[in-house]
Amino acid sequence: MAFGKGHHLHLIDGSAFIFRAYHALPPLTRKSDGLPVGAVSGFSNMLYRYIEGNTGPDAPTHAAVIFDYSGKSFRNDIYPQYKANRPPAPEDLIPQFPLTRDATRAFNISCIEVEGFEADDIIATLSCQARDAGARVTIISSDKDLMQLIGDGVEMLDPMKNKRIDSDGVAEKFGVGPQRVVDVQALAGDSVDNVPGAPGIGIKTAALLINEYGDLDTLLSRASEIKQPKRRESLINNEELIRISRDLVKLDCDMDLDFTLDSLEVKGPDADQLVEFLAKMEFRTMVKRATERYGVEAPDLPDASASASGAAPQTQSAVPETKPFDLDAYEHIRDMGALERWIDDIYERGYVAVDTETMGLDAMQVDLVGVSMCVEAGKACYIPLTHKAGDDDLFGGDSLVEGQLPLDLVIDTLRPMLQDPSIMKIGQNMKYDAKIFARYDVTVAPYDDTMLLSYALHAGLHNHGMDALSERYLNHTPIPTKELLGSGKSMITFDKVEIGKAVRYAAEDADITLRLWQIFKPKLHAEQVTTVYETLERPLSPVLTQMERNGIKVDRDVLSRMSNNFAQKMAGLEAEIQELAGQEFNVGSPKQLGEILFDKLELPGGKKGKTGAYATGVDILEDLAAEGHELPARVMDWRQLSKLKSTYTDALQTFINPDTGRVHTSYIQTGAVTGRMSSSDPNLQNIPVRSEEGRKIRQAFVADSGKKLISLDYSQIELRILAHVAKIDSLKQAFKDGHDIHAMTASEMFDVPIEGMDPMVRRQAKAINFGVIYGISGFGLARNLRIPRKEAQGFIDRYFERFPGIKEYMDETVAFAKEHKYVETLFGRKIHTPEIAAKGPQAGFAKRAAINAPIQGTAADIIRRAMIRMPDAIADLPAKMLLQVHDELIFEVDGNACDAVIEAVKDVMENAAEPAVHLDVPIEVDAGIGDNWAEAH
DNA sequence: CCTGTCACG
DNA sequence: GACGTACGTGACAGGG
Repeated sequence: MAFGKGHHLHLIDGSAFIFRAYHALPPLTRKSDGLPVGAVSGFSNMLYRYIEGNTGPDAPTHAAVIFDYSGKSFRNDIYPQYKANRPPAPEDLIPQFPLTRDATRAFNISCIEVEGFEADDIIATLSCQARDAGARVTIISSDKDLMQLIGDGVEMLDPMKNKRIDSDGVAEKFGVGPQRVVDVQALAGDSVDNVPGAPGIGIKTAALLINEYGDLDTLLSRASEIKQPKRRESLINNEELIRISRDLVKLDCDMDLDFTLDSLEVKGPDADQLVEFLAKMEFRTMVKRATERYGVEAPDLPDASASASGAAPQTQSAVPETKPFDLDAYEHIRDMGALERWIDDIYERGYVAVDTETMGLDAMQVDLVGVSMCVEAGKACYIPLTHKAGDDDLFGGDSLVEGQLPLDLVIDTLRPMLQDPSIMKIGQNMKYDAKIFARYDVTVAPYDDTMLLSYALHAGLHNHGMDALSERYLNHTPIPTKELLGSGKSMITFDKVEIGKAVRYAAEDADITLRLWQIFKPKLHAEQVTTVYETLERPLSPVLTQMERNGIKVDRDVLSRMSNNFAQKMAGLEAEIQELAGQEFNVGSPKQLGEILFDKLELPGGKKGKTGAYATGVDILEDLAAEGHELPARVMDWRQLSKLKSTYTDALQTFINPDTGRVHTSYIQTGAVTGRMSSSDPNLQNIPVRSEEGRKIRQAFVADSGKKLISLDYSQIELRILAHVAKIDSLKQAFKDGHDIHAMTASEMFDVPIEGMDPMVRRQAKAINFGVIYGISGFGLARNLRIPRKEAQGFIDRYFERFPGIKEYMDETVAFAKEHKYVETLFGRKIHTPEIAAKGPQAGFAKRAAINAPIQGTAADIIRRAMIRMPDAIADLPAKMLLQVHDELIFEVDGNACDAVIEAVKDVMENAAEPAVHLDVPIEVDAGIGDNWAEAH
């Protein structure tokens, strides 16, 4: 029978249940692995009681639990600040959200969430549909926003007070009937959801006004008739805001849903499924209750009495590293039967550690040699695929070794598992493996990465390479790569490794990875960095994978012409320099140069470093050149050209991928402790721009034919963050007014008007502004500005006098670091500062690093958030994201779509901090378009 | 493999 | 009173 008259639909507000469960219960964790499950437990309990309590004639025939989809809803498009002052969900609640969905399904109740919509809208749509079909509806929630739906057979049930609410109940609460609830809410606003409303008007006044004028539109059109001046002004001055508020509180009854009300029919729990879920969560009481109630067999649960009865605690899963490594126990997979058994096992467990072995380190070029997997500590395997004998046959190719499955067959067999959303893949630096697999048409997802886990947990404490992590956390030294492949000229590729050795090495890596995961994953909650890992690290990795695969086109001819040009100029300079020196020597050797300058020519200022060599850095050469010495000036010219040639125009050519004609850098997500990334092979984050000569190198980075490069960069983002975190009103105001921030600083400090300011004065203020971000010192500023140290210190003193908040911020940050041994960004990223308590010169370093890290790190977090949202934002546009340079993103775009892309990207970048963090300063992004990077920047 | 130098934000 | 200092990176050449 189709849904309609005589049916009774229950719509349960799931999110309300979760938060109530979370706050009502003490923090509870799953015994076996420490996963927080308190809210899941409370939620499950509520569902259990709900089901048990709903028997008899009034029982629902149809039911659904509705959840909020995480992230923004369409309301944020209407009003960006909507719900902006909501604090983020508690750290230990976040991992429980998906589990509450699992719980709902385990109870065999429909579980509904829709991206871009709030639970309230889904409830509204379903309740309208059911009402129109002639059925009864009960909304189980205590959220007053849902009261507008009441009437015509729709009621609410407040689960807290167990009280039914009908039209009379609504009138009691809002002073108007359900049809006018939206009008009252639009006027009164809501501080919890950040709905603005009309200032000075609350629910009581709003109801009074609506009752007098009939509805909101009439009220607004006749606002001038209101006698009380305050009310009248508030309504007239905020008409637009009130209308926006109405759009915000009005629920959407016309959503397109891809299921029918029929599908929500109540079927009653499937006992086996329910008990299995409860057992997995280790909810002993509920398992007992459910098994007894439904008469099914209880599954095995980890022994709970062990620690309670005083016996030795079980260490098996809590401390997996205590299980010794046995390299000979690893399995060599040589037939399909074994492979199928492994895949079955993986499906049963729901996760697997994976590692690839390849011909080299360039993931865009090298071929796969084998794959290793691990499902529990000590249980690992290796699937060799293309190991070769090294016995050149007549055709110059090596023959495949025995005991290997065909590569295509293995890939096709693994692909469904590697792509299965229900199987968690675990890797160490999985971006590399994902890139390898991508070349075989496998999109690995979802995945956890032990390197990223360690980074979220331990930034500042140590590096996150697998060997180091294994030593530190597993007390185990892995087989060194050198031992397997050798090094230097005689190094072999992995396909030449004898299979027996390869099994031990490769499977060991997967084993280590799995064990690290078992330690790190639960540690996220303990260290309060789950959100950092889940929102800033894990989702970024696939984005980087795609960017690296995109690559950027580089014009070899442009580079090679520049190289020749540089070579000629350098030869000329070299001759000139040796003429001046009166002898031949290697200009590129700082040691030889120092001897020429200070021993032979006896120039002043020779200082020897700890190695006994003269220092010949650019600052020293500059001093000498300033005194009129020709040779050091020419050496400076030579060095600039040498740098440009060797590092850029020569080296970049070798990175052009022969298959794609493009350069594919590799981003190291864990590259900088602050949260910044680094780029390598080649480093595309340090392509010259400051000097005229060097900037030309950017002309070699070009758009493909018919396309353009566009570059968007954050304008002074670190200074804006400083203004926000240090709460400097004058700086904030200057940014809001769009003033020249360095000129404003100069004006404050030196009491000079901004109009007609001496550029030198502005330059000094700019240097101070940057110095502040770096944890300023008189010496550093003096060196940068080339002024006496006393004078620099005077500037700093004056600066702190004018901006006392900055000094306060710096002192507070250092104090925080000393107390906690870490500092954190606005998004909760922790940067550990173990050196902060040190005595001696390191102390100064640590202090400045601690001051800088939250600022640099917050900026890094913001652009990460933008990058994570970018694939969705440009999904329907002909654009590809290619590069990130700390505060800049570079895209390649079809020529006619540049404006549309800029608009979309700008929007994402400028709002990237929201809704997690709302800055008191505007974030601004500048954009440029060109056929090459020099033009676009 | 380490150091000095220099390219970037 | 002396000492040594801007923050964060990666690549290259020279030299042991």
